[in-house]
Amino acid sequence: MTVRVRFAPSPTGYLHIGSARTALFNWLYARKTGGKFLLRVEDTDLQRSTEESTRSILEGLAWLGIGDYDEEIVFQSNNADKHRAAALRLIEEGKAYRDFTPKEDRADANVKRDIAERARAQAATEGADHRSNPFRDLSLEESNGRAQAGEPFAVRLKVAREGQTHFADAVYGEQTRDHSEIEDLVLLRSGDLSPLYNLSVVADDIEMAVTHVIRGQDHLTNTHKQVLIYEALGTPVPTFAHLPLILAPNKAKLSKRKHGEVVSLTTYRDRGFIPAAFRNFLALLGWSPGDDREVLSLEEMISEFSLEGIHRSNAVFNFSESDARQWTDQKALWMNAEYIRTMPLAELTPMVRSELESARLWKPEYEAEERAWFERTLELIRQRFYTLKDFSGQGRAYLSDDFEFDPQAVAKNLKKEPRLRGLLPALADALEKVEPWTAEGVEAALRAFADAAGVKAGLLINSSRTALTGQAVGPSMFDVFDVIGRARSVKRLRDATQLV
RNA sequence: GUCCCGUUCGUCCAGAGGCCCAGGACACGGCCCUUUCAAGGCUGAAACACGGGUUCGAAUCCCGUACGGGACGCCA
Repeated sequence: MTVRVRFAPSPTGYLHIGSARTALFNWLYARKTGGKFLLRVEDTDLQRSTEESTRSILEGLAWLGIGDYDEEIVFQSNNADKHRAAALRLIEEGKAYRDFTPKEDRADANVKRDIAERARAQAATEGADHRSNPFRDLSLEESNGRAQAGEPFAVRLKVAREGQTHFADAVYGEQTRDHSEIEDLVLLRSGDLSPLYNLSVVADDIEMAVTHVIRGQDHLTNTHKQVLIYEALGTPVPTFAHLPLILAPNKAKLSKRKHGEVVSLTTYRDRGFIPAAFRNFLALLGWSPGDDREVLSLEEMISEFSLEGIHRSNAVFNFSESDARQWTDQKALWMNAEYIRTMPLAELTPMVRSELESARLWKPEYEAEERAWFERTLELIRQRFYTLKDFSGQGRAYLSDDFEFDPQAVAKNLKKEPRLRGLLPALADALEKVEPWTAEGVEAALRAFADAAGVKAGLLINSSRTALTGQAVGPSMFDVFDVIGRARSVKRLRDATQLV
């Protein structure tokens, strides 16, 4: 039997990194097993679902490199009629019943608290059970009659009084739940008879012939309800594999409302992440290949991936809301830097190009006559960059004459030594005559100049760095001279005199 | 409240009875390299939640406690 998995987001906002990880694990499992990776948009909540959100989710998947789903996208809202028909059929079969209890409106804001309170209250009531609905045992004739008379009703699944449901979770193991713990869940809303989540998921998974349901652990206990629906529908249940949750540093569920943009996948794209790096980081949250490897290629991830390698304990996504340098998990940042400095330059270049384009630093020559120079420059500067943004930020002085001087660098490397006012132009004169203009040639000339002037080479090296790049830190200075070139180097040395 | 799940360095992971006085990575400290900052090399500090069992032997198995998380909706 070929494996068929699906990623089923509800389009009510951007793609959450937890959802992105769920998608990734589904994708990896499909690719690993030679199965199909399907996509289903769960847009049954018409109030909150937007096309914009659907688009952003698709973009996010594509960005991560897992947008190659194998069949047409299924929009759950298109299947509402089928889901309704299935529920109505269950009434005929005596597996579900009409509940004529008037609908009670719930304020969305405090639902979670209300539910807990209601559960407490019910537990306190003597002899109360989930099977006490007065309409549960109404005869089919009477039920049909009242429905035909136009009385509004919801449809509930008739859960057996005795017994329990079982399923073997591929991650969490054997799961058992007493029927007494499960209420007669609503399948169809009263009024418009629109299908509810649990019914829709099961019906669609059946229709899409999904064999493995891989999703967040927040669905673990509700899975029993779904198992009951599968049984009522007379269909074998798929394999379930629940994933541990990704928590915020305070161990609460990572949420959009409380934690902001750090949970949005698009943030990482917008802040200069390499898709492969972020994907690599995400894969290691809740899963590991079983050894000490940290950097894994996509091929390695696919070949090593297994449901057995998934953990049971939640992972904390570590970041700080008060420290800008730790705006996201440090390991994600490190992973990104690792990719930036080690990935094939040919793969990095297009990403740098689009970053430079949006910063108006890109020149067509970089792909034509200046291509060799451009690549040499990227090779040099990428060694200490963390995100793509650094190419237009710290990398600016290499690509444009319009760059800023870091005041601290100026204070430390230029203002401290008044003699530089004379030394810098003199060094510029000396360098003007260097042949050939290479890192070695410049180094020899600069050291000779320092000796002759009776100053340490370090003084000239550090002041040159600031004069040429505006910064106090950077690559080996002789490589910087090389890449910035004779004309610009000489000019910047002379111009820097004003800053001394 | 009820049910379910979990608990190895600050964080992410390795560990499936002796290889572990617990290993790797990020972050942090030191040293080396060095013109700076990184990278790299070496190195330091840093954890098996607690209590009982089982066993010749437990981070690993069992029980309990504590703590954390999740679910319980005519949301998805």
